[in-house]
Amino acid sequence: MATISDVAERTGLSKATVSRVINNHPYISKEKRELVYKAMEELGYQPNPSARRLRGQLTNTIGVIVPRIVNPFFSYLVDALEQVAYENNYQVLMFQSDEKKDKELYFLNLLKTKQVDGLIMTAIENEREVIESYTRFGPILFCNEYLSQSEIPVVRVDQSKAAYIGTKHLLDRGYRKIAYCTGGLFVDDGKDKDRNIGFQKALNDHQININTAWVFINKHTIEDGRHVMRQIAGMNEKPDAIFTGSDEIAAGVILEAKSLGMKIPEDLAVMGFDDQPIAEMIDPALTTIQQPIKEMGTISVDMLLRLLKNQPLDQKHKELSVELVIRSST
Amino acid sequence: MATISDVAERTGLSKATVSRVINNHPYISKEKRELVYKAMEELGYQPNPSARRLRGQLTNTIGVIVPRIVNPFFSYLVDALEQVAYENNYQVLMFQSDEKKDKELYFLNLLKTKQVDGLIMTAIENEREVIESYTRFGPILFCNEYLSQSEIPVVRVDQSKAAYIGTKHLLDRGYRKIAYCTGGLFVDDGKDKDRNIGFQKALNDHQININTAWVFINKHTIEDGRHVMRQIAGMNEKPDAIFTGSDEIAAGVILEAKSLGMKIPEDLAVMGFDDQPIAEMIDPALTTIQQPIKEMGTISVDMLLRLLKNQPLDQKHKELSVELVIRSST
DNA sequence: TTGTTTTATGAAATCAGTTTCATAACCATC
DNA sequence: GATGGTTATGAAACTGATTTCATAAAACAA
Repeated sequence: MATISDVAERTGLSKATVSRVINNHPYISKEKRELVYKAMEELGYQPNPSARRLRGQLTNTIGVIVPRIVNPFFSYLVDALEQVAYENNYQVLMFQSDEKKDKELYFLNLLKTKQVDGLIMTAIENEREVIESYTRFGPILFCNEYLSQSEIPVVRVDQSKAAYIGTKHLLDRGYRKIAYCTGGLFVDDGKDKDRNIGFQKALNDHQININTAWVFINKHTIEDGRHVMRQIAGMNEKPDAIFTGSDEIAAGVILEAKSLGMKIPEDLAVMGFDDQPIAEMIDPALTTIQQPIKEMGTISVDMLLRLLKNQPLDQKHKELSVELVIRSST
Repeated sequence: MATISDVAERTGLSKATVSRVINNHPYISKEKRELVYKAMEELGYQPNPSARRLRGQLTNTIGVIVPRIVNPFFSYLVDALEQVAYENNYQVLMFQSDEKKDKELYFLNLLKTKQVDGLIMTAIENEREVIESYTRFGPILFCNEYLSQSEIPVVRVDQSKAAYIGTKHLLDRGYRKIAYCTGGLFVDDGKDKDRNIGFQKALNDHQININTAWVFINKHTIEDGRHVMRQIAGMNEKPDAIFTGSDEIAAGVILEAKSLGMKIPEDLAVMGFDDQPIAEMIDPALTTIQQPIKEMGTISVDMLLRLLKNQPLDQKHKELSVELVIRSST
């Protein structure tokens, strides 16, 4: 591997001058500049990122933490983030938290040890204070998930409205006994709380109380959905509709319902969330809430790059809108 | 950020001794060792990876390149790779090639500039010579995709057998007019060629010739599948079965067939590949070929770590077996 | 008691860049 | 002709670790 000294030697210049050429400093004669470019080309020289980082330079890497990449919502989100990052000459270091605090901490330390310039967090496991303590090492951005009391910038969709229009749709169709499925364990903050609020508001509009037996927490996967359906099947008083936290849960509910001989939506209307490819694929096709994933990714990277360049943000809290996609499951 | 000098100062020792403690060198008194640990703890000290890398140390990062992360096969593979890597104290730098040569080159350069210790390539865009020229910067491993003439180690499934048992299954069910769908553009090497061979062999066993009108190349997505189905629908002589390159293509075929009023498998038997979650989800459920993704990931990381530690490999070419999963689409 | 290992530690070099400080030539201004 | 700003470049310091070389004390052998 050629080093900057090799380039300096070949051109008869000093390392300092070569470095200036590389970094586009002013006051370099055109003549020397071209000499350096030529030598770099000939030697196949590429600056060593570790050495640059050591001098406090940027790494041109942003970290993205997701709960699980196999969840299509997040793989599409990472896809979008990576595309935009690449266009801006940034790499993405992807990391799964697996919903574990220690993995998230390991990840946050990448910022501390300057392995990434900034972080995009699409999941939050640790306490607010812990995460905020890392902001002194570099910019952090919440994407999708967030903490309401935090000063950390956020890009997210209006989850409360999303849940509201979803639930309202079920109510408009005449369903009154609505079950509710959420991903959160403790729904005391962030997107799950917002969804809760939207759901409650819609019910309140119709003077309906939530039946706590019909509330399922910490559900994420297809298997979780199947499990929920089995629980419902075993109930004396069954709901006539279910609002789920993701298309995957909804798909699980439908699959299990079918194997139990139930009809969707006649016996149970099912509402998804995300509008993943499976929403169209499953029979009956899922009514669901479409999230602007590509847009979230684009805006998130843009905002983070702004923070990295110390440019001002027009808003610290960017809220995107969602759309109801009506298909056959409701 | 605390540095090694801070730790040295606090303990009254030299940087050299502190470094020795960190790296478990011999000949350190228990007393000093504990002193250093205590100081590191108190200062929240963490070694700066850039500085370590600069001294030629390993980065504890492996790079993984995939064509597209939104393809569930690859998101499951990356998931597996990341899990195993994390258990071994390694991070994963994930990268999408988007099937573009220049993105792949950019990625290969991460190895050259020592940003990753080794690479796992699950897609190959550039010529053999190009990729092999990078092996002098660090170990490269092919996972899933590969080049037959190359010296680069490979972890893959027996694609030829996979296609053979899949096609044989169709033949056993009595289908004789079998269409074929592949991902490759030029099927002249690697996994697509192997599948080809397996497909041909199965047909040869029954003295059937391939109808080239029924061969579709460069197909990957659900949309591609729909497109294929539309093409088939427009044919005078239609196939009675189709062997596809992924469950997604198969799902697209089924969805489009249904919307065209065709019955699966009566009008067209559909064979998937991968056994993704959607295989179970779609109606009719897909007959498909299950790939041992988790195992591929585990073995790949193990092999790469061996290469990194200069340990010998028991085999340079690890081949895993696949299984036929029979459901209702055939 | 002397000589040789073994154990334990530190000073300084090293990795490959960037940045500070110094300097010199050139041009303009008073 | 002295002063001052702009342009252009290099020597050396610096980033934060690891490693080599040197050295001294302790342990062991002759």
